[in-house]
Amino acid sequence: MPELPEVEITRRRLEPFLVGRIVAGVETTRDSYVFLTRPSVLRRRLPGRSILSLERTGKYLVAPLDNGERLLLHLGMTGQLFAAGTASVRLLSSTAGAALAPDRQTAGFRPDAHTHLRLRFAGGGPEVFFRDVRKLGKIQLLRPGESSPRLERLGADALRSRGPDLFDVTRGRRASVKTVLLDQSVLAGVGNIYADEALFLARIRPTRRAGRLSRAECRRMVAAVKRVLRRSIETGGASVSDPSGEEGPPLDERRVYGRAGEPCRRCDTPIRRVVVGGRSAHFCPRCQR
DNA sequence: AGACTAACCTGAAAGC
DNA sequence: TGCTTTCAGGTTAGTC
Repeated sequence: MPELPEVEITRRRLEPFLVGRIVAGVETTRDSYVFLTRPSVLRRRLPGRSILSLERTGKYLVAPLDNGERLLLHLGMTGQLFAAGTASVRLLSSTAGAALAPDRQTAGFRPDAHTHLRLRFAGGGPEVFFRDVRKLGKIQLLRPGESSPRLERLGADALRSRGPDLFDVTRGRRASVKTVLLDQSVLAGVGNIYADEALFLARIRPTRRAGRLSRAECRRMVAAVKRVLRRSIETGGASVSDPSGEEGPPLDERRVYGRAGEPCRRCDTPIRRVVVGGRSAHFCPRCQR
């Protein structure tokens, strides 16, 4: 489940394989839910273009091209982006249980039915693949100057800016604080897992009405979000987000997500799971008020 | 406007 | 054993 840290790690790993390279060949699957731009258009327009940079806003990756177009990518739930040479494979996304598993790094990647985009580059070298089993990810090619409602709707990136004043933003809002954290137009990049983890750090119960948070709680909340996200990037992005806990050292830093019934790491009280805004929310009933 | 729900997608896991 | 149901979640669109 890629959230901001996984997307940022993917960005960093992919950057050297994309930036400065000229697209020589494009393969896609047939048109489907992942394509906001028809695959035939991608196959026609991408070859010949060089990639200027790879940027991230929230959970989106944006690659500006030399003709002013922009390639927009979103990993959705199960999306993976990685580069692969001919002999061995380096998985470059930490999502969906694919990345960091050593046995898979050498498995040799063969594009399958879920591999929706394959980019070859001039001069050879590693190719770049976009794979997404559940097709909740997105691929879009924006024309020069074309705006994207998806991008423009986004609020401040959860890591980069000082962010909105959460206290001001939440006044009068009856929705839960958890719902507001997941609202990408308020703060871009936080998903279900890190929202729960940040709420635990801030000691705020996810069901609390956002409009009732004090100034101090809002400050704590924003600080906790940043801390959780930064920490996850430092440790490789997989330890917190992978519910199986099988990947990425340290083994498991999750405090609450996916730990319903297990003892709180602070006070031993069993972690509870409730549904908030249609999403699962995990919290310690004693530590979080 | 804000809040809630359904829909998109598919594989794993639970239920029968 | 094998079939059916449920669940997971990021995001948008539609409804109230």
